[in-house]
Amino acid sequence: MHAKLIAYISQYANLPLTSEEQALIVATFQPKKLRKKQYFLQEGDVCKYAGFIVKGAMRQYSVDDKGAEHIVHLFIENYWANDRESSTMLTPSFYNIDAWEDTELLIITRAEMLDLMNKIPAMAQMIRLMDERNAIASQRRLSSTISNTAEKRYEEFAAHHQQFIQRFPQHLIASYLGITKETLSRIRNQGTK
Amino acid sequence: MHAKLIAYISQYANLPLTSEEQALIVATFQPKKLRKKQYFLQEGDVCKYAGFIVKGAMRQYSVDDKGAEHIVHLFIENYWANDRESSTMLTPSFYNIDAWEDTELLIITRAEMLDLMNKIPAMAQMIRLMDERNAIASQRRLSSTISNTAEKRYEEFAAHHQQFIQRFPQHLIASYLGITKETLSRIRNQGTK
DNA sequence: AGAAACCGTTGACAAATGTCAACGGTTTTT
DNA sequence: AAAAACCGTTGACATTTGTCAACGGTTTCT
Repeated sequence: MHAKLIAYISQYANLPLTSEEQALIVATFQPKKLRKKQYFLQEGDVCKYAGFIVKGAMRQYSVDDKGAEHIVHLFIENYWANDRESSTMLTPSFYNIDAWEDTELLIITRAEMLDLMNKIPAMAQMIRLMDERNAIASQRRLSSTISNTAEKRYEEFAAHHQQFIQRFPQHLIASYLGITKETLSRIRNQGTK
Repeated sequence: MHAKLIAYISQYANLPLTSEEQALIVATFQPKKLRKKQYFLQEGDVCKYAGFIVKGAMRQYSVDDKGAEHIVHLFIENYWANDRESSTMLTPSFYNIDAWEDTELLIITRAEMLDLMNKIPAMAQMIRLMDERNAIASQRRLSSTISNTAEKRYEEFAAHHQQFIQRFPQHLIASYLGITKETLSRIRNQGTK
């Protein structure tokens, strides 16, 4: 089960992992299974674990005053589920993270992660690159959100995130884009005319 | 002129800098002055420098098909002006960065920065924390943008970014929030009734 | 197998936001 | 000192998007 994680790290860091390093990784990351709809993190709790998704799909969302959900992230295989603000500041999270499909994770605490980053250069490098990629993706998403109409946002998203479109229902995609499911439905059924 | 940067690094990293380290920093960061409206980065160019703002105010924005500007970041003293995607991927930038006020910067290339991070632990630590802070801020802004009405977004922004409100004209704030200047004007003049 | 929940769609209408034009009061430039 | 550019505001109107309700076709649960 850890094979996928080890492949991910060594590929990302572009550094091979020694067998000692691999053993340490296997010993540190704990497997965890979540059934569909089960919580990984609930609003108000501190996010203690980051989870590497080996198999499955998850979502991160907030719930507003009126009970409406707002999807802030969607995760599939090879993504990391985590509320960074909560886990680094040790503050209660504003978000929920739950399993959209039955999911297999490898979880790790922040302290363990910092320890591994000290002991395994490839791990530190992988985290750096992941941060980099994340920063870039956030920037793009933000820019698209404030600059484009709903229709363009959807087109951009669909062009770059085909996997998500196939994997999650439309109403989650709509929420991720900051629009309602009805609006997305109308956008899609006009775009093809 | 470098004193402010050195204070920033040591405070951020919570580590003192040796005098050798300070000397290296002074030798590496180049001072640069920009007049109001002068470009730091133009769309289509690769972003070669990151700039620490010692004094002044800047903005980062894209320009759409219709010639409209969309503000993606506002910067003042102690902020870093940089297009991360362009400078790390070495791709032409989608953005412009220019001086809103006469500005004094300390600039550094990416290669120099990587070198300093290797040689000066406090520098590496500062960058890590800055990345952390950035990731958290991006997450919050994104979440607010997709979840809240224009009015709530403005209120949240005003509550946490008083300095920006005082420093930049309303039409830039509006663009930063993803709304038009007219809408922001109306929001402000109803909110107080 | 039957009931329930889920999902995408559509219609009618409401609310939020954008567009365009104009204005007066600044500030900046010449 | 005059001219130009900039800035915030307002009105009238257009467009986009949201809200609510209903429907039929799934899929899921029991």
